[in-house]
Amino acid sequence: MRPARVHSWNISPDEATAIQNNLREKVVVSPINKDIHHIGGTAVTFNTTNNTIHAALSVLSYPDMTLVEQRGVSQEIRFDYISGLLAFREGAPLMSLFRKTDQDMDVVLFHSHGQAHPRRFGLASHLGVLLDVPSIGVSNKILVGHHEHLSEEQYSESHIVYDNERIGAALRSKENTKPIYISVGHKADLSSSTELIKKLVKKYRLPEPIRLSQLAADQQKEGRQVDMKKKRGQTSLF
DNA sequence: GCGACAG
DNA sequence: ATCTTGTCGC
Repeated sequence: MRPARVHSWNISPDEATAIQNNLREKVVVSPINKDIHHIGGTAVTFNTTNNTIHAALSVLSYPDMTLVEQRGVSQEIRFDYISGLLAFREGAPLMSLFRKTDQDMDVVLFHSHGQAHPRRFGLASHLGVLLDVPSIGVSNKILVGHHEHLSEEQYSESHIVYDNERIGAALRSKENTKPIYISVGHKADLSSSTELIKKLVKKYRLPEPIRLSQLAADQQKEGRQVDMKKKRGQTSLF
């Protein structure tokens, strides 16, 4: 997948913030219109002793949810973690993952926030704009904003409000389990994003494309080969 | 000043 | 994120 837009990741926090304020103007909020056949999901894990970041991409066919392709990559960490600037810590390895495949993806899920961000431009929006692909942010916890109390039943949900705006949704993906937080990345809207995520949650709290990538990222971290692609019923390893 | 703070 | 035992629940 060729990025539609690029910029350096080797910059200062101030420059990073400026880039966010510029690129946020490129975000498009609209229903995910086209038919969905393939869904991408990413995840990363770190090894602080190595100063290495490991990232993985999984592509599932939809709605059968079959794993079609998986990619892994490891890079040196070169940007300290700063709340609100996560995209600059994970952006480079994530972008290299997409460069490794020509697989078509109708929407990509990122383990992060999209518009539910202090400058309304979290990692999910950032990568969505650079790749020019519909994207959704799915996170374990809120970065900014608040929401009403959720009942314990599955699918109870409430909007995340920040600065008097609805920036995302808190969704109880599984009964009696901590909620997940969903927000628009790019070329999507909140209702269609939430409905899609519901369909991608199976036995676990997080949607399958992200969950499978977390497992793959762990394998990548342990030095195991992750790259694989299924073709005509066959599986190719690289 | 105090608390919050994606991964 | 990651460091970790026990423990509750299906």
